[in-house]
This record gives sequence, C-alpha cells and structure tokens, in this order.
Amino acid sequence: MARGKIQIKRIENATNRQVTFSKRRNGLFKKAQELTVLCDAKVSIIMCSSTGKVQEYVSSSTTTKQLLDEYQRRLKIDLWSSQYEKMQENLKNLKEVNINLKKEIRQRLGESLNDLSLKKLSDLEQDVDNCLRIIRERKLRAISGQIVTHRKKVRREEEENRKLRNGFIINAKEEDQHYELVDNEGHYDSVIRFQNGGPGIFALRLQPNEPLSSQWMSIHE
Amino acid sequence: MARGKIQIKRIENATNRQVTFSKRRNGLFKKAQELTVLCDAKVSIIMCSSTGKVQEYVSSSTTTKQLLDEYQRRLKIDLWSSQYEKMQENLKNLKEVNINLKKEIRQRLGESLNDLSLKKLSDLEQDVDNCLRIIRERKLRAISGQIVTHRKKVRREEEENRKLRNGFIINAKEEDQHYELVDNEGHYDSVIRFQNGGPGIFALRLQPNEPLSSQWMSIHE
DNA sequence: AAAGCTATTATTAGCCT
DNA sequence: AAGGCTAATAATAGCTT
Repeated sequence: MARGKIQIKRIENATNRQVTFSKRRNGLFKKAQELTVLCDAKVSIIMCSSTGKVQEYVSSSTTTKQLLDEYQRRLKIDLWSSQYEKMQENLKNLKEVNINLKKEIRQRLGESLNDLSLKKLSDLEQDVDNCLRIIRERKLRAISGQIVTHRKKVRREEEENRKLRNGFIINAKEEDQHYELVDNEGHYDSVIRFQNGGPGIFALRLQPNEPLSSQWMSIHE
Repeated sequence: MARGKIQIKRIENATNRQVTFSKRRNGLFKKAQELTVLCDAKVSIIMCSSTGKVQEYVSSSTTTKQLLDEYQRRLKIDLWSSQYEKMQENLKNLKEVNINLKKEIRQRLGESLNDLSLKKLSDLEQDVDNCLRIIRERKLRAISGQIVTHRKKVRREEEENRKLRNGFIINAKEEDQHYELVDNEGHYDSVIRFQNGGPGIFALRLQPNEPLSSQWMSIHE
C-alpha cells in the first residue's frame, strides 16, 4: 500500500512472502491491541504461517482458553464434543456395568433378594451352594497342604530328636542297667483283684412291668 | 487516524465505542483476510465485544477447530486438559472398581481362589455359607407363601363346593324322605351281628411271645 | 442506529543498507 | 535476514445524512 498498489493474491516469492507476513502480522496484532483498548473488547488471534510457525495474540485482559470457552458457550457449540462424547459414553457404560455388578454381589451376599423370582432364587441357591462346595474343597486342600508341610517338619524334627536320643541312650545304657527288675513287680497284684468282684450285680435289676391275668395262665397250662 | 489523531485508550462514549468497534473489527478482518491470501497463512480471530457479542474470523482454507487443534499440537499444550483429566481420572477409578467387583464375583463363583490366604478363604466360606442360609430361608418363605396362597385357594373352592352340595342335599331331602326307614333298618342288623361275633376273634390272636417262668406266677398269687 | 463522506493519520511495498 | 526509509495506498475519526 505504498510505492504501488498490490493485488491481494498469494506472494510467490518466498522471501517477500515471509517479510510481508512478518510486517502485516505486526500490523494485525497492533490493530487488535488498539481494538482491545479503544472498545474494551477481548480478542484472540491465532495464526499459522505457511512455514508452519504458530503465533498468537490475546488481549491482556483475558487468556486464549477463557476466550475460547466463552466463544463456545456463547455460540452453544462444543468444538471437542466428539471426544467428550466418547469418554462420556464410556463413563456411562462403566457406571451401568458397575451398578449391575454391585447388585449381583449384593444378591450373593443375601441382600436385594426381594425382586428375584422363585426360579431365580433356586438358581442362585444352587449356584451359591456349588460355590460353597468349591470353596470348602479349596480350603481343605489348603489346610491339608499346610498339614503335609507341618508333618514333614515334625518328622524332620522327630528324626533329629531320635538321632540325638540314640546318641544319648547309647551313652546312658551302661550306667542304668541295674534298675530294670524293679519296674515289673506291681502288675500281678491288680489282675488278681478283678477275678471275684465281677458277677452278682445283674440279679437285682429284673422287675415285670404289668400283672398277667389268670386266664392267660390257664391257656398255657 | 482521520480528521485528527486519537489516543489509544478506552472510548467512554458507548455509541462511539460501538461504532469504532464495528469499523475496526471490519478493518481487522479485512487485514486478516489479506494476510491469509498474500502469505498463504491460516488465521483465526475470535473476539468478544464489551456488549458480550462474540464474532469470529477464520481463513477460508481451514476451520476454527482445525486451527485450534494445530495450535495446541504445535505448542504442546492442551487447553482442556483439566477437564479431560477429571474425566480420565473418573474413568480410571471406575475401571478399577469394576475389576475388583468382577474379581469378587468370580471368587464368589468359586474361581480365582488361588491367591487367597487360608484366613480369607475361611472368611469367604463363612460368608457364602451365611448367604446360602439366607437364600434358602428366602426360598422357603417364597415357597410357603405360595403354599399358603394355594391352600387358601383350595379352601375357597372347597367352601364353594360344600355350599353347592348343601344346596343340592336340601333340595334332594324332600324328594328322598320315604327312603329313611329303609336306610335305618340295616343298622340294627349290623349291631346285633357284632354282639355275638366280637369276643371270639380276639381269643385267637393272643399269643405270648415268651414263656413265663413259674417263679413270676407265684409272686402274683 | 447505520451508512456515507473525506480530511487526516496509519500502514506498508518496494527499496536501500 | 533484519531493520529503516518513504512514496503511496489503506484505514478511519468525526462528521453528515
């Protein structure tokens, strides 16, 4: 607009284009700034040059995000709704699944059974019964596993013990041989006492419950 | 810039401000358009006047959303990340809850029990056992409810039946009165027959299971 | 209120450094 | 490539309609 009128069409010379871009961009930003101050407006300019550089202007009274939010609010549009919708759909589905899972758990805890039919109650019963059997089996297996482990441990310790004792007894035998005859004498005494006290107790118990009529007697005579 | 220089500061007169806004906004958009064409650039201008009206310019080669997406991509910023983060956090939590719920259900179905401790197995067993009792109780209640309902129904029908029959008998009585004497005659006959035939039958049945010893007979005499 | 006019200022194309 | 110069064009403030 100086030294000659120009036509508004793409500048083919890259250097000239770049220079013009720089100069006019500054001019645009200056105009935006003046508009901001003079008219108490909020302006956001975002531009992308042909070389791919991004530059922005935003009125000092606001931020790009604030202005874009207001822009979307005012025009009742949502530039990112498609992304949001996907997430929101996802959220909704997950929530629903969650509710159902929780209900199922509650039923398996014995709650919320009121709205189940008799048939479903029966199915649930069988299901839970089956599960209980599986859990018990698993528990038994776990316990027996522990027992086996424990038994092995005990056996190892017994073995250890036995070895130690063997060592001890072999050492002790020669010292304790003179005590053996004294231990056996008391046994003959207790066996003799039982031979007379046994019978005689049973005779006192026999008593008939009802008197028998003489008529019946005669039939037998 | 015409008819006198102006200072760049807020125009206090609202009408003037509005007029200036309108004129300069057009100037800005025109400059943006020229920049777009001359320099092969992409420009987005969004502005908000002091009266709250929102207006925008965007280069014809693109859209506001495209340009904003590119802007965010280039500057590696995400203007809406905080909203996304909230949703994403939400999603993540829900997914986790879901996984745990599913695991709990699987355990209550007798699966995935391998990673449970013996203590937890025991707790689960008691839990499921308890639940089974509750379900059975509920089932019984449901069944007995059905039985009660059914019994009431049967009783109602019996009652109905009885009433119908009574009605029938009352109607029939008058017609059948002359048969009464005949009916009663047979009774005397049957009673008389019993008076002689009675005792003899029992005598044959009486058989003592065991012979009684003479020692007991003497006690009763 | 909105559009047109124009004197005046602002911007800038092409050039030079 | 970046900045300055300036003739020339574009934008527009204040006015009129």
